[in-house]
Amino acid sequence: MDPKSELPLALRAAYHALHRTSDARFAEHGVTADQFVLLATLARGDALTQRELAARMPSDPSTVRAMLVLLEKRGLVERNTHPTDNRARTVALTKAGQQKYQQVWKAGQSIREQMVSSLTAQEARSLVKLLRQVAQSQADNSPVMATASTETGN
Amino acid sequence: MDPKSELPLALRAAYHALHRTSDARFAEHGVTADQFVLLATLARGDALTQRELAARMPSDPSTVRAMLVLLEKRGLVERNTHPTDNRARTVALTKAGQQKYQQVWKAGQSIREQMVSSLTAQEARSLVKLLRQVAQSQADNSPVMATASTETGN
DNA sequence: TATTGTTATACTCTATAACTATA
DNA sequence: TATAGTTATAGAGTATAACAATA
Repeated sequence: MDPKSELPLALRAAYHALHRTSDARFAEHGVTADQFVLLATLARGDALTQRELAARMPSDPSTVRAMLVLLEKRGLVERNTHPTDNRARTVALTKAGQQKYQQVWKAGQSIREQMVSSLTAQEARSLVKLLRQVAQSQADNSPVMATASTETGN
Repeated sequence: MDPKSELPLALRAAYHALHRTSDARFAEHGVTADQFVLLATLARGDALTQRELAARMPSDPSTVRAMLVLLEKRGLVERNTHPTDNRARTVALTKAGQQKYQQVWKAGQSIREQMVSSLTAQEARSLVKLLRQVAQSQADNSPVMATASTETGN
């Protein structure tokens, strides 16, 4: 009845449904849905540092590091010294990583098709926009940033 | 640009943002965001079996069982024999579980407020509807149900 | 001093498969 | 035969805190 109460659960249910079908589909390629997101993030922006990668996924730097260790062992990802900042390391897909990414992207094609097939073109565009607004609202909330003007009665 | 490509990542980003702010907010109450979903599911439907609970969350029965073991240890949940089916066990909140649920529900109030504050009332309603369509589309995909009419070129 | 990344550590969630007991 | 739940097991993701090296 009340969108305010239902939105969080609806968001969770939709994401979990996507996550599970993706994991199932990607399993035969040996990558998880989250690993695919990491690969996809690397595929679109090159030579990111680990922190940049974490920020874009989005995820936690130490979580990303754990994932990178796994992917590096399997030769899908490589980490090199940063050209100008010796603290940092750049992360990039290896040749094998690029191939794997394209493979899994194709494997996920029908999942994405199925997803938008339940929507009109306009609904799909609208949904993406609304999801971004929601994500942004949480990002504004998440940092230390005390409860400023967000106090509510009830 | 292309909603079909962006929708999965936008959905993930929005959910993760919500999940992280929720975990952070609920931490002082000693429950995770996922545990809260379980408590909330029990709070609205009484005397569910474990399978019903898993189906509604939604989640995997064995995942739910692991969560129940944790929550039972802490006295928030109790499992009893099913009145008519001796295989099954009914799950319900204890008194302490009900209190905890209400506590955490209140703690999450401002998160939910913040979430809908980024949307008009109509957008919020629309978003819930679209998320359900998306979740449904994945549910149709998820079971064994081979690739029937979902084949696509590209 | 602040920042990047590493290390150590711990816990939750997730899921499969083999199994027991009951329907 | 099918279903509800348990057990054992494994791995992935998540995150915090202390630390080293560099900016």
